[in-house]
Amino acid sequence: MARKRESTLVRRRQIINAARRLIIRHGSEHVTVRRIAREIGTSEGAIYRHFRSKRDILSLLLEHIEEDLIGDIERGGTNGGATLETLDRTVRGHVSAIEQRKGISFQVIAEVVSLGDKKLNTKIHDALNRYVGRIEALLSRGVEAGEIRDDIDLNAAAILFFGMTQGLVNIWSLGGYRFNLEQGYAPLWSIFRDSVARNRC
Amino acid sequence: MARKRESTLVRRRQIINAARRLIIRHGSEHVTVRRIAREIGTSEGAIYRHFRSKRDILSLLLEHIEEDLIGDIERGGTNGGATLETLDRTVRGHVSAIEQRKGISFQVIAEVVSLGDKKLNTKIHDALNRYVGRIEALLSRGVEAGEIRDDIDLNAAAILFFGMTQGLVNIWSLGGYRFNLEQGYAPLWSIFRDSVARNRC
DNA sequence: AAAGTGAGTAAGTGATTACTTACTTATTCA
DNA sequence: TGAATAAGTAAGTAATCACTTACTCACTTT
Repeated sequence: MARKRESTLVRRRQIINAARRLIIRHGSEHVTVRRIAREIGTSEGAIYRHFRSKRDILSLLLEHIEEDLIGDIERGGTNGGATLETLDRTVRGHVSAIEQRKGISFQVIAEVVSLGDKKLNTKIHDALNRYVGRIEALLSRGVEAGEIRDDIDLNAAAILFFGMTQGLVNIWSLGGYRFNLEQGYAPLWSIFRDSVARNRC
Repeated sequence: MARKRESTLVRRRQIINAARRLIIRHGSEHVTVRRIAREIGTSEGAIYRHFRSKRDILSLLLEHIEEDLIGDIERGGTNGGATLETLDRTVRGHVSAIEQRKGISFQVIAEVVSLGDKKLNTKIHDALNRYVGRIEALLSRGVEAGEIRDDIDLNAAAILFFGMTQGLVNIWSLGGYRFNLEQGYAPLWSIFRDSVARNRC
């Protein structure tokens, strides 16, 4: 007997959110179509009413995660100039959002990479480049505001920022989320902040 | 008909090297016992003469990778004091070794994490902490030599270094190794170096 | 020379995978 | 009202997974 119908859009969201939760809980190797179906209380076949393949599910999930990451950064940044203080605030908000999501974004990226699917890999590569690009743009506004050094390679600084964040989140999640991410992040951020800030001498 | 016999030690090394290669080529999801056997031209059952389980294979592989990473750092560091110049040289050697290994170390770590095996996860966590600890020790010698700031959180700096390296390697491998890692690393390193160096003002 | 052993093989095991098929039900709308 | 359709189900499919079994061979030891 068929249950009450659910709209396609809602279902698609439920499905990728289930995939997201499963990746966090068990790692990508354990994300199966059957488990996704169980997670939202439906059958395997029903999943295929909403997605053509498992790859399509992960592909949409990646898009949502990119929106999350970039959304964090855009939210904090006032469209005007970026002083070091607004940069501080943006990054704090970003890390806090990552902590609330339990590092989901970076984990999912790592997990999806491990599937070895070429199309998904280039999709991640592009998304990562856009993310780094946004950070670079943020720093660039800081340069215009005169609060960030203009003799620094902004792309390198943005990649450094990305790596710093991803690295700490990795250690944090590997260790079972046992320390407070924001607190653990503070000393890293202060080193980074000092290295790009203009008024150092 | 049984082939000519191979010694256990040699076989174990062949097996983990095959696993390493397969992870690089296809991602961890595609590392199967059958594929490992094919890779070294033997049968699936033969693998189980040398390892009790697939997990044991990956576990030994992780040990070798930790040796690689820490070996890089120990090699460069003269047992005496560490000036910024010796630090430069050590890091350059480290990155060059990573490049020659095609980023294998960081990739394998990410892939094995994605398996979601708890025992392997804590093993990686411990190995990563030891690696970061070695970097911290290296920086600490720089402080003693008076070339690195003594008002800096060395653990944070070490984690920052790890994240920076891992992040760039990830982007590098996701993009299909299309740029020169050492060259891409230089501007990141110069930002990091400046931020921990003493003579900044 | 006989017995033992370590490394190998081929052919399984049941479990699980992504995905399909044939069919049913609930809702919408002409 | 009744046909069309979107969303669901149960039960399949062939392929693949880690791992096992029964057996063979080459070599060493006694």
